[in-house]
Amino acid sequence: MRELTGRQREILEYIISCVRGEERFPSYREIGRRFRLSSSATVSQHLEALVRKGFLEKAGRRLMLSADLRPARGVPVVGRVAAGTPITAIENREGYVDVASLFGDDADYFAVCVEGDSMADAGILEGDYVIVRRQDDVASGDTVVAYVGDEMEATVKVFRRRGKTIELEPRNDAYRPMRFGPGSGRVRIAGKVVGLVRKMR
Amino acid sequence: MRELTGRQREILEYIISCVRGEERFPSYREIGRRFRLSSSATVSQHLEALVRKGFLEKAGRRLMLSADLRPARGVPVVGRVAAGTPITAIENREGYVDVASLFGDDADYFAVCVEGDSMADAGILEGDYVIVRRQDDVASGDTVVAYVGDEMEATVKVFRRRGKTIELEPRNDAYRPMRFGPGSGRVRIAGKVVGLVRKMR
DNA sequence: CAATATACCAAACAATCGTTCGGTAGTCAA
DNA sequence: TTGACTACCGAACGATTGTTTGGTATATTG
Repeated sequence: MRELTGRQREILEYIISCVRGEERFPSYREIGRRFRLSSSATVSQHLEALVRKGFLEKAGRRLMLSADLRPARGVPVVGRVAAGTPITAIENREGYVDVASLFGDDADYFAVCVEGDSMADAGILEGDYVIVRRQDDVASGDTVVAYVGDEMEATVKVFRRRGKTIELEPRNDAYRPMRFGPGSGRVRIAGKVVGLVRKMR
Repeated sequence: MRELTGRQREILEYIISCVRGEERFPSYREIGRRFRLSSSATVSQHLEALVRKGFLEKAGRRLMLSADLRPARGVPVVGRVAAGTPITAIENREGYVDVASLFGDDADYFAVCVEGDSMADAGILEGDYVIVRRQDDVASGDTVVAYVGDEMEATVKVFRRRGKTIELEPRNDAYRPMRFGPGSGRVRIAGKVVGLVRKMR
């Protein structure tokens, strides 16, 4: 993928903002209006260059952003930084971080806010949102969300199967594992923890 | 908002799937082809009904999905679980976790993939994506992304100002803080860490 | 120097766009 | 029976689309 000229970068940036904002590709004349280009031929030329360099793709007559520029709507991931060029330059983008594209927006996923610090050693802190995939059968060693006790309170723990009993193991030396014998029925596995989102201030 | 007929629902569903998949509104003829309607006038009639009933909106000649139909990305956050009701029931939803809505999809935010475990005690692990807000001046104690050394390598550290020198402090006892005197010029603050996204398998 | 690339223009092209008009046919309630 | 609504048709409309042709000007490079 070759380098972009200044003008090409401007135009590409405008297209990306359009696709993000209005969820559609701007027309040639629209782009021309934005940059005071009275001829759509000029725009055509610029877009041709962007296709040639791999930033745009053509499906019939229709243009699209290339896959790695396509907004999963989220935050751009930047990679290594060439000295001098701005960090957020398009050339450095490796993709997007986004909960929906990372995990899927099916009904099979949901999030729970973490209470307590019993999983601190696994990098799961109080206030974090844990992304959970619904499933009943989890493997020993999986981090899971379980509902325990009469109150069916939600907890994040590591799941362990020890013969006929199961164990919910914290990741913090200050806490003890919970054990559930057969038929105690006080535990229900909600799903497996597949991700985490944290907001800091 | 009135009820939909069967045909109208079919067409609306097709439009929604188009907007989700290809991220653009299908043309009248395209819709016609899908449902074996040889006249674009028929499609026009159906879409008119969908606008009248509030499912589509018109901006000039252009049609859009109405706001509440627009693909809600993200994963639902579920709260406390009343015994018996399914966890993912709509009634339990407290909102959505989504990078874009949590942090904003401006150009002011970007993400970097974390290398190394120097911030493990702060719950920032190798492979995590750190969400960064661009800013030059950060406060002492902020977690920041900085580019250091001749290679301008990216690091996540806690920023400390000690008189005329600044310190980049790890959160792992196995590592030592980096110190930068005045004018050493080997460090550039990229921005403040405001969030984190982790994908586990 | 010639060659190549960028960056624009005006004008015209066929294709496609959304829209409109007039007409057919079936269903359902007043 | 008469409207009103749904569900379609073919044909044509003016507007907009992406594209092409042929041209000017500037900058960079071997």
